[in-house]
Amino acid sequence: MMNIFNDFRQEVLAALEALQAAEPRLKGCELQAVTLEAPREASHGDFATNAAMVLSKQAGMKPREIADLLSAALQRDSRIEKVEVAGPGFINLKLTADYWRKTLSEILAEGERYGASGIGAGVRVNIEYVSANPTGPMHVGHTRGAVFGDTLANLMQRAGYSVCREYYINDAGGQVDVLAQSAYLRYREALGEQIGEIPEGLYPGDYLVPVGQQLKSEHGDTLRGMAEAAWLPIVRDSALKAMMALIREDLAALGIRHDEFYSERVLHQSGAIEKTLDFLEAQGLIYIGVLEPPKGKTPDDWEPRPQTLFRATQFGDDVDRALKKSDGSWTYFAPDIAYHFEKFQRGYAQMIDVFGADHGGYVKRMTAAVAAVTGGRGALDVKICQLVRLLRNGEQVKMSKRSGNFVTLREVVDEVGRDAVRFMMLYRKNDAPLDFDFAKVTEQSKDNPVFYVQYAHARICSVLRNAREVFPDADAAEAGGADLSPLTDEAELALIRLMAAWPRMVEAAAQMHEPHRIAFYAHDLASEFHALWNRGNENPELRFIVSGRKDVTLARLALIRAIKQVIASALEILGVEALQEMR
RNA sequence: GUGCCCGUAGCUCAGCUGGAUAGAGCACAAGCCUUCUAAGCUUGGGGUCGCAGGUUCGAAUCCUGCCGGGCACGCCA
Repeated sequence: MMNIFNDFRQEVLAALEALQAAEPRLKGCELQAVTLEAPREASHGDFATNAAMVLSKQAGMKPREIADLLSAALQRDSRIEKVEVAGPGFINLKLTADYWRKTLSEILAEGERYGASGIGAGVRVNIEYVSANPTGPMHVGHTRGAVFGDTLANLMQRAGYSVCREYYINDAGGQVDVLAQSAYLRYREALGEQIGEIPEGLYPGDYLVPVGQQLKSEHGDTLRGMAEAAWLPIVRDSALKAMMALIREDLAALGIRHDEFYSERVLHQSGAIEKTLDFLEAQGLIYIGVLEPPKGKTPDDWEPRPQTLFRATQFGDDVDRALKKSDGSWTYFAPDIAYHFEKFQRGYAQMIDVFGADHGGYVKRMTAAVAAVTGGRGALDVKICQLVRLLRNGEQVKMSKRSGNFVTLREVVDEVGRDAVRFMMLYRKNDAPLDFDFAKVTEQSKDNPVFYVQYAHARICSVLRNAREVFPDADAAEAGGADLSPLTDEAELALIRLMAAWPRMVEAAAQMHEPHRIAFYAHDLASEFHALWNRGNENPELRFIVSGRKDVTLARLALIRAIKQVIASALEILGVEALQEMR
């Protein structure tokens, strides 16, 4: 798996090690901080290393002195055309055009695998996302986290991690009883009763109507005579099953699938919660105590009360956290600790939870719990997805949860399409709020980044089709590996450089858990391609297909084929289709 | 009151886990279509990176304190 940044960094390190043998002052210097990166300014060359500046202090040498030694050594590499020392001590490397052309053929040779990385080393990672309450269809608020989690999973898989995509079903709390009661009402309705207005506190959505009808066809009117304690479990299980089916359909509409659906109810029944708390208890991390009231804003019904607490403060949280409600049942937190403990025992030392913005206050206690339960050997990274603001004609779409009048995920996907939803949800960093404008995301123009990127891919496909007309044997000739020497234009080489950065982009995005970088990269690459295309408008010599010049054409086709491949690769991570044609 | 996140061009936001003269899109101004799909491209103006200190060769990036905005704040999930 190629990654030229790694290759050349190794080159620099090797040169430094050789120098260490010859130059006593460099001996024993830590090389960890030596980096190799692409300078912002193109005139500074292809790569720059900070080695001289970083080592200067340790070695007690002037940066310039180290830089001169190092650049002399690097000069001997035939791939490097020019080495120069600049600024405060940067060593700038310019690679030969030949090397870049060779890089292009390697990119093509790697094909779809290009950009994949082994950096994850097969490490098992568990990513929990969506985990919407199974009380109804998904609404837009869930969309961002769903897309984020799914794309992060794609990304980390591409980077060599062994990923489990997990959904935590909150099927044990009070809201599923409410769900059951709401479904029971629909059941009575199905039996012909007049139920009137759905009472306050129950779920009014008509998605429960089919559940009521199914209960009727399965149970006739037998449930009607039962006491609530008897029918509730039956209705609840049935409704839960229906809601999860609904949610899976919604997820499928977005191209999202999970490997594992983990039931909170099962956690309760298995005794895992007690076991986890025993485990913590044995370490003295659980005690009975009374919490201080929250400062500033005391709840009306506050009264000091002894409760079962977890010593979250020992792991960086602000206060110790309650595990039991006053009625003796578990808080949400207790099973969640057990759940993460269980994930760890399943072999996932790396865990990622994708939460909505309103769960920000939950992060510290959860990471504290993971630290406690894994003895510091497991790590939890919580990614918070900020709110999505829906806009229609520039005006915010108002949603009211109470009336059940919220915009569902399905409505959005049906209106603008899966690709647009997915791309737009990722075209912003997860912790920044996001505006989603219906008009904009369906617009077919460069203002719409989804279309902009897809269009670049489609345009390339179009050129390749046209090329077959002009040179019927183009594919065959190219399959053997086109002669790339006609690629001499600076813009063409710049595109190769950008593609050369792709594997590094994947690695960085995966390690940082930041899938939005892939969307931005795809947009950048598309942009460079469109620019190159347009030069052919002004000067026909610079078109990809030059009818009299087969050699030039084949070389350029190789270039755009590589661009197509990398765009497709990025879109695949994003879960967006790479279109062949957009007419 | 406390914690977390955010503050970068008129607007919406990137900024490669500390690098050189801080970028893109929108908007504004001026250009490019007998086309490989103009669904695109080129050029231009526009900035005390919220403020003040600190860390170091070097800070939009890291630390501290303020200012401003969002979210959360014993038993909901």
